[in-house]
Amino acid sequence: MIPGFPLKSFPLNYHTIPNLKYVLPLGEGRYTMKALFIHSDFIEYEARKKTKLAEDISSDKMKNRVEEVLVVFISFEKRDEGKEADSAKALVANVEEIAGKVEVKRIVLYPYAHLSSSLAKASSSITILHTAESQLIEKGYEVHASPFGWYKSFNISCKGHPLSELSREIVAGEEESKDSDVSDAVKAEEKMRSTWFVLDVEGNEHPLNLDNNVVKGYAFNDNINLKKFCQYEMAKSRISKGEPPHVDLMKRLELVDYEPGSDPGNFRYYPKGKLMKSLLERYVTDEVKRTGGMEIESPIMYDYEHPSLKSYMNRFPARQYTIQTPDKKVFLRFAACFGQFLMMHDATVSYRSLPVRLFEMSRYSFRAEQRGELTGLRRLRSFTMPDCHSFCTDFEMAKKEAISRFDLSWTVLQNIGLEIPNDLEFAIRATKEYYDENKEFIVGLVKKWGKPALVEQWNERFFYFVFKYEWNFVDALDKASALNTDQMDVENAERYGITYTGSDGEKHYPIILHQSPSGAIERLFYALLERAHLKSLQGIKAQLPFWLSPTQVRLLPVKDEFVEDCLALAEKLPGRVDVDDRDLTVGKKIRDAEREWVPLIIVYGDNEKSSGQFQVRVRGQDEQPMTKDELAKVIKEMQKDMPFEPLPLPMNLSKRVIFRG
RNA sequence: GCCACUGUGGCAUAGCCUGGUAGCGCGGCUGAUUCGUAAUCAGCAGGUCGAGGGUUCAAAUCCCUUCAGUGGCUCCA
Repeated sequence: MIPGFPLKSFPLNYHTIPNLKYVLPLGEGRYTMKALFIHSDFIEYEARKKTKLAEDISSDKMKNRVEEVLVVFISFEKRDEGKEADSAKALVANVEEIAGKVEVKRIVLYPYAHLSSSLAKASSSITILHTAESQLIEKGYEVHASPFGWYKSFNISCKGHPLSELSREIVAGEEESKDSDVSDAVKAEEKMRSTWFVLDVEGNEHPLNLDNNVVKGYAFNDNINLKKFCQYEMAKSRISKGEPPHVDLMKRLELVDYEPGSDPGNFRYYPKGKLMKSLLERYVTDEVKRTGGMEIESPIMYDYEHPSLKSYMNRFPARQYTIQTPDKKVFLRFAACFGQFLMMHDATVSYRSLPVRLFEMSRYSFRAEQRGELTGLRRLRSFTMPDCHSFCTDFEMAKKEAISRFDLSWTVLQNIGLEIPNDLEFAIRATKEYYDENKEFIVGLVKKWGKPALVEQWNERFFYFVFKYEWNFVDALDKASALNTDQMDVENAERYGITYTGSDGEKHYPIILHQSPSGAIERLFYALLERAHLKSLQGIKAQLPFWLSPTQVRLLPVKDEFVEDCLALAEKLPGRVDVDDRDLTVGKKIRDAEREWVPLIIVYGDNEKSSGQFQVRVRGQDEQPMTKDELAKVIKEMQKDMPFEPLPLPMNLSKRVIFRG
């Protein structure tokens, strides 16, 4: 046992220790060494006895004590042999990075064979050690290398703060040996240039530029939201206006809430919120299936070491939840692509079956978004994403698919309660090459949309797609969030080995469309609530679509003696009907029902009982007289043929739990 | 992840600057009230002041750490 050395393993947590790119899963044929970094109050060591491999050292280096120091225990591995220069360089880079973080200028390099079971030759190791030593000295560090190949005694004190203990596998020759698509992606990103313009319905392009951080180049006039959207996308300028209104609404209406007992960005749904979520999920699922989507289900976690996934992950690292299973380290899916692609990889597909449309309501998908990016329901770490992939023979088929999915989204979002296209702004992003070759198609989409769109054109392809579009909701704080989106993927068929057999008998890679017809379900809550808030600013009563309202009809008995009648009536009426049987004045009951945005409110007393006529408060309209049958008819009309679920709470208000004050 | 701000009964908040017994409203419970279209009256209960540590005779209050939320930056496959 090592004196003063804690006996424990050194697990790495990708989320608490950022940017540990060197510990991402390593492929075969990489050159690594193992290193253990300890930020110490002091270390003292003394060489006691030579081994066969011992280097000759002067007597003054036999014994040493160093304080306020970063100690690097290191073992060089077989795989480092022949890569001495690169290994030393990689070691220096790691030491510098960690020394910078813990703010020390004093380093002890401590050769420590026990970290590895496949050690490099002594000569090779000594070369790396002293090359790194002299490089660090050149960079201005005070460096002590403990004697190589000696039995040594040592005492060390570890500071114990989060970064004081780190272990790493260090990759030598990093730049050269990284997967080529990683460096391609990085290079492409550096070279990526965006050109922005507004494309109007006649197909005219209006180039945009930033003048003093204000978007210029198009007369926006009535298109206030398009202007805000362009400003948001191009200038990234944001003015603080406080907390987004939907956050207060989601709590006050007892729909959704933060869950401090989980990880940030993971929410709880109260019965009313869960009802709405179920209805939305069901509706989107039904519509996709109605238009030929085949619903499937796939796992939520995936193996880092799976060949297809590995190359994808290397391209987009470090935004996943990582989980240790009993056997391996896996990541949680951040989209349903993985499951669907792996399924299609194994499928036998003829061109005759294309387009193939797979669909999954991925509950959940996970993204470990940065803390500062999480806001209410707009951006989460776990979310429910309707994810459709269409596998197409070629670009022509992909375009036709994109158009039919465009129409589907229109219907879906309209029925969910948004006004299309007025509530949303259209963004199109494409490579210049794709745009130029498919301008007719793109202008056709804008014509269908009926309003001008923002276009972002890339000088070359950076992402896996050549074309995508989004419908963006602009909220009360002038922030934009994408709902429906569709992407034309030219890269992943090859990566995942997805092929179909063409009429020529040969294997071909399909073009893959990625679409979410509605955007994340949570984001629909956000859009509906923000929209209601925006309407209320214009003097229009905030409300939810009838089919999503947790309570659709509320009966208010004037006295206790009418409660029985109301309960009986509630059972007979269609829709979600409840009864406010609490011992309160009518005024108070009305007020509470209005604050809950109940669409139909009915006071029930002697008059109603004797006449059979109800005075119905229709939200957003005047009171209307109706008979019971007329009321039932109105409820059915308002419900249309949207999905229905019964009341998720006791019918008597007096029996309900209050989840929030 | 970085910077700033915030955290007090279920909810919403006063007190914090300038340390000295934690206050109000809503909601809940009990009782009265049986009421006609946006808050009926009275009483009662409920708080280790987000958590942990420190300074002090004494901490909701000052300091440090941490968790959570919001805003900004970065980010958004």
